[in-house]
Amino acid sequence: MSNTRALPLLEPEVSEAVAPCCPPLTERPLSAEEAERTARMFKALGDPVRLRLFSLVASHEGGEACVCDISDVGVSQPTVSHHLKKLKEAGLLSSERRGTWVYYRVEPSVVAAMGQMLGSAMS
Amino acid sequence: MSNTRALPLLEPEVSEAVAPCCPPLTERPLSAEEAERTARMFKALGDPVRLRLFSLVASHEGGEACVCDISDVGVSQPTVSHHLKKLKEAGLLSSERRGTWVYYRVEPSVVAAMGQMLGSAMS
DNA sequence: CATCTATGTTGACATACATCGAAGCAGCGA
DNA sequence: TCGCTGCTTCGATGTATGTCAACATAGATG
Repeated sequence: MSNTRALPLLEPEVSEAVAPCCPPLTERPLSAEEAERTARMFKALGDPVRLRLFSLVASHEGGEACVCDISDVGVSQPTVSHHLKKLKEAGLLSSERRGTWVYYRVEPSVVAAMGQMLGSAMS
Repeated sequence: MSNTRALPLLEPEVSEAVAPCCPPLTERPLSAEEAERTARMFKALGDPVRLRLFSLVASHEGGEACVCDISDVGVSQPTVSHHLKKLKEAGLLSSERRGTWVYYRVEPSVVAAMGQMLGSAMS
């Protein structure tokens, strides 16, 4: 139902997600659209495997990690690739191919935006 | 999949959700168990309806809201109840019956913990 | 060009989840 | 006591999602 005829899922990495997404959750009720957009980011971290992948990249040296560094999250390689794609689509990670390997890195502004929505949530 | 060699942890279900769950995501890779537990909280906010419900409660006067205050999120009332239950199970909300109405309120420590996992890299 | 390694994509499948209507409970008031 | 209102639970259903094996693609290397 509702909407999303031409949902621009094509290139979210450009800017969209980084932008001033939403106010703190305690400030005012989110609109349907705000919730839709924000939920996509939280949902990306709502899977144990993705959460491990994300923290693996985030905590890796230089804030980036090669896929080859990831091999012990308990799922097959295609599944890893699938989850990394999801994290990228959510705007939380960006990827870059350097020769043979592909490196993923955290998108700090997006993570910070999520933190802001939660961080001042104690009134 | 089985590791769990003599982890000296207490019963997880008793007080699990509120406790200092995990370090910032940038500090070190999360373990499987940490990820499992944390993902449950993020997943709870990974649905647009739940996100609206949560921000509605969080932004409501006094940090709590009656279910009767919620009627315009676009889903039926049983569905609202279902989502509130999910949020409660994730430890993000608590509920209390006062006479005819049931009031939901934000659990600040849990939300703060989530914020710390994301936002400790910035002020 | 042939081939090997590193990632990504596709198709299939089982499970989880969001949603609704209907029924069940709990207070309140007549 | 009866009925009314607010909220939760139940059963059913369609859709989304996580997972894997098999295949496809991109660079490097011989």
